[in-house]
Amino acid sequence: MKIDVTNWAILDALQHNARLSNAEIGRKVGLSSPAVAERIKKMEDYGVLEGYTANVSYTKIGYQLKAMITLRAFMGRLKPFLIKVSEFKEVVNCYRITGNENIIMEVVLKDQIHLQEFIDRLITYGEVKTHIILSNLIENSPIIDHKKIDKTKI
Amino acid sequence: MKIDVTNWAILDALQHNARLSNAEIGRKVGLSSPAVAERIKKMEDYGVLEGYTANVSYTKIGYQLKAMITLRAFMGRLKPFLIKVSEFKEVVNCYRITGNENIIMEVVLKDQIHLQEFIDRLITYGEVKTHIILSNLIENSPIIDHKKIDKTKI
DNA sequence: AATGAAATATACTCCCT
DNA sequence: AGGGAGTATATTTCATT
Repeated sequence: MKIDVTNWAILDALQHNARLSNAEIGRKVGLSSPAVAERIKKMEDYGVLEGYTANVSYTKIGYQLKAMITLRAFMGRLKPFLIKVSEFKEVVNCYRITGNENIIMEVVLKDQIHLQEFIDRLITYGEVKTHIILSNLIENSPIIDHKKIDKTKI
Repeated sequence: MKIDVTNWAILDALQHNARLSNAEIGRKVGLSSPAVAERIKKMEDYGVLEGYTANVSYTKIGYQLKAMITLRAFMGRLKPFLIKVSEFKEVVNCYRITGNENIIMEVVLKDQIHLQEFIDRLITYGEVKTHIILSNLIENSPIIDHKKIDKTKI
């Protein structure tokens, strides 16, 4: 699918505020509201726009700790973990990765006791390494046009 | 701020589709549209709702590779990196972490050449470890009510 | 804190270009 | 692929409980 300058502008607007009305987006990009609706629908249909999510503050709802946890699965324990992980509600993101570890997870936790309990659940599946997140330098940075990326190179 | 059952239902709806109208959310949670608007505004003001983002497919817009990259900064090179990292448009998420490494980044890249170029930019700041992401097992899992989390423990 | 009603704004559908 | 018109729906404000 070809993403022209107008669609990049729409993607940019939606990545900054997904709850903008089509009319508001139209004003930003110089299009009528039906035209915006049509372009958004096409990008949804092509899978360019996968969905729209609200960013909820972890700390404001009682999760004081965030951690990146890696797992190096024991022999025969990766598959059981892959089945089980979807039940771990603390896991916000979970990726299969190359390298010494098989899995990396981004996890939200209420406190140290919660962290300890969570690690206890993991250690039956493999070797666990825990990295507490101290601060977020970049969070969900919007994706922009390729050409803009090229310009930032050295 | 107290988040009651109704607000949890609103947060759940918005995390699944942030572009739902207030009226549609109201139908889900059993509230009128002005009541929904008022509750959302309060949660925004208290910082519980931090924003609304569109999820754009990396692969569909030409980024074939995703990686988790860690950095163990050389002496005196962490600060320069922290200043520079916001210019790296490939970095979607970046965290300061505890442990042997100082930084972990989630990065999107066009191809292997792009990955190589990106690593070249990083190695002036410290020791780099690259983990290619093979698949996403859990992505941006919505945060739900504490009580629901407690039920999943064991 | 929620509802219902009135005014404004937006979305949706259809037709035209 | 986008604009414009008409209809349905949604948002916003305000009064009321």
